[in-house]
Amino acid sequence: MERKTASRRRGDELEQAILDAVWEEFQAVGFSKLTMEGVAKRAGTSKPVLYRRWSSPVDLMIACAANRIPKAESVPDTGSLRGDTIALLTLAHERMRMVGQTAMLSMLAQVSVDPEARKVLIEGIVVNLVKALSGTVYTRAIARGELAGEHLTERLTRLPIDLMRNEFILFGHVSEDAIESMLDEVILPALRARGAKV
Amino acid sequence: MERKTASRRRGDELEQAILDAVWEEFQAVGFSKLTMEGVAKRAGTSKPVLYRRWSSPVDLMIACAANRIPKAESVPDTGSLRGDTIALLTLAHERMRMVGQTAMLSMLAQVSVDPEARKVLIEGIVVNLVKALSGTVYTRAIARGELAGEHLTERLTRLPIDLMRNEFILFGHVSEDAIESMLDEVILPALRARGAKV
DNA sequence: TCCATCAAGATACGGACCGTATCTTGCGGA
DNA sequence: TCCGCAAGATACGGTCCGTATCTTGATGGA
Repeated sequence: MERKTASRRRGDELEQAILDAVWEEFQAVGFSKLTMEGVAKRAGTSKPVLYRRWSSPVDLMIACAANRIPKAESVPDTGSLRGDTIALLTLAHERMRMVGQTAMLSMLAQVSVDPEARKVLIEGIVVNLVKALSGTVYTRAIARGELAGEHLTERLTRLPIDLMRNEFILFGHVSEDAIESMLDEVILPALRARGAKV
Repeated sequence: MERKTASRRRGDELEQAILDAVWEEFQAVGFSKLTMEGVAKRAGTSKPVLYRRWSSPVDLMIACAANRIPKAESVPDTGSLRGDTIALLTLAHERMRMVGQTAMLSMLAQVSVDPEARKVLIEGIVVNLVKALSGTVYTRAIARGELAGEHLTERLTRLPIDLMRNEFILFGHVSEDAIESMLDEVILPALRARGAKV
């Protein structure tokens, strides 16, 4: 409620202001204490305005996350599949840390009882992340001749981010060592078995 | 409150009755509507009795899950590493379905803000599951000569259940095809790279 | 320029559940 | 037999939910 006499916001301007407020509130009080009332207050608006758009704090958080995720981002080209995959895992890790373990789990928990929200989250974020990140890395490796494209399955494409997500969800952090073990003990052997020359 | 005139329960008897009630309530209303009040009512007791032992519905659910998980269970010996691993994944899947996607995610979310509960859940359930199930399978495979024990890392031991958990958490169900792709595209290649003869 | 419309924003409400304090009552041990 | 202790009942203030109602400001069309 900072805007006593300021002008009344509408449409996208309002919506963006609310989603920004969600993020601030999330950073300030954490996900478990993220309430509609708190967000409304911080955004200088009221609950009904929020409820006209989203149906719960988790819904709000999902929209906020979708809003903040960079639309497209690329993994740096390090010259090799191994280097690129490390970069891929590191980037994915950063993305996850931005959201945080608790928020990620809460969003997933919510989504598990709401097929509609599931589409938004899973397809809108998870799948996109995989496509944008893993996609680049593998396309490049195929161009280099390190990888035979026709043997790349969906499972293998998802694998790096799946392993990272699992680790992050369980422990809340992922060490350098963990990344290396995923890479050298699982990902690369699995790729080699499908014809990767690395 | 069915026990109007029945005798007053104490100690372990009471505790077990409460944990049973948690499970019934969970089955009846789902995890998101599992409240202390509801459980107390169903168990024929009252909130303070619950709060003397557990601090929240999630805490209750974690205790209930730990209570219901069979202490030791074994993977059937199918004669081969591949068959055993399928059995392992299937069994892990059944365990997860018993708890359910939502409850599992909610428990993990809770644990992520409570280091004390984390110990109970992660070490008491996750790690035990890995040790009990994967342990058996790998020990057997080593005895058969299919696997070189000294090359087995912690990551590889965890791998099957990690993959299964990730799949279950994302989609809430795991198909036969999914199990096979985990096995043939990831797990077995990773094991072969460490000297498995399969 | 003025007005009709519509959403923003304020306020209030019943309800669910939380977490705790207080009290009584039955059980079990000494 | 009686004492101590925990079970169980009840009540309370508090927070947040989700909605209904009302006022007010912005916008677009005549």
